[in-house]
Amino acid sequence: MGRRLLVILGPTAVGKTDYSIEKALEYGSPVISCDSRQFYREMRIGTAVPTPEQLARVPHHFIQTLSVTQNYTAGMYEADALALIDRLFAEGHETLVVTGGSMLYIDALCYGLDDFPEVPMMLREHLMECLRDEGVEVLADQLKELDPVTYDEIDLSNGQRVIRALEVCLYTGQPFSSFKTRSFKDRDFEIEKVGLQRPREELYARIDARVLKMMEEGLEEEARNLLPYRDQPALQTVGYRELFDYFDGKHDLEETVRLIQRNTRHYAKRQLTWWRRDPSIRWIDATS
RNA sequence: GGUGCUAUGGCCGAGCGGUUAGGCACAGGUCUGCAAAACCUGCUACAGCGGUUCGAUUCCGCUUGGCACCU
Repeated sequence: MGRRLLVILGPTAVGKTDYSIEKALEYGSPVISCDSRQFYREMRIGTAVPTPEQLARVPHHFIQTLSVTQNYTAGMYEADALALIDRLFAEGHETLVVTGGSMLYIDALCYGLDDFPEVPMMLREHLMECLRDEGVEVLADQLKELDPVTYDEIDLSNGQRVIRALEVCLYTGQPFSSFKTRSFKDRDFEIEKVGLQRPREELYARIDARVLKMMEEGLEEEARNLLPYRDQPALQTVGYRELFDYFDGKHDLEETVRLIQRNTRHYAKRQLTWWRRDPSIRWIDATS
């Protein structure tokens, strides 16, 4: 018997939730979510978490399990998801349904991340200060010293990337690049990826409509309650950031909604760009 | 019918006799622990036709469209 992971992916608002529930029912599987923002229980409306009715139809994992105050990463997800999957297979499931739109998290689960040592938060914070005070160039120069390979590879104007590489170099005393094996990890199950697709125009129309719906459901209130946590990584999320700006008086509500819609469209586009290079995805029309 | 103003890329919007305004929107891309993040690239237009000029999007004329006012 072949153990199989059915990974349902697709851009935001394409219709993954309903489709994945149908598939889960078909295979008697729970839905294993792979959505880096639906983890957080305080972010219900803005992340389009499945409704109570949907959640009642099939058990879901990794939905609303964390608080925005908690730190969570793709690496932790890889470990947690694999542990769960192993357990479920051991219980006798043959096909498990995974669904979500978080590209890096999906890849972490399917292909695995290399084993980087955990770097203390303090170090990263220090580097972020340097970035802010002195600019990327200074950090990039430092990286050139410690890890010329990575220096040549990454986008040096991307501060986040430079910091990531640098923090590993500084903490371990070894080049960041030395940890990268570039090899896929073996998984003891088959992986089948299905991508849900819609015409771009239709997808964008759905996004625009969903943002309006979120506003009706009280996204503004939800965001207001999270204002104290606005600096948390979890809150660096489309919908919340624009509302935080609105609370700051940066623009009016109409403009805020427009920006949320636009930034959500941008996000969807980035998702599509990411998956375009993955030949293992079988794309199907979400409208059918 | 007359007079005046105006006409810039998908949209908004500066500008000048001789390198690309800019913004928005859109498109393409990068990606190994903040990833709904962060970052990169593309999108050269000046209504049409003449004229002046070494050279016109920028000056002049006419035509066409828009706006305003007048009779």
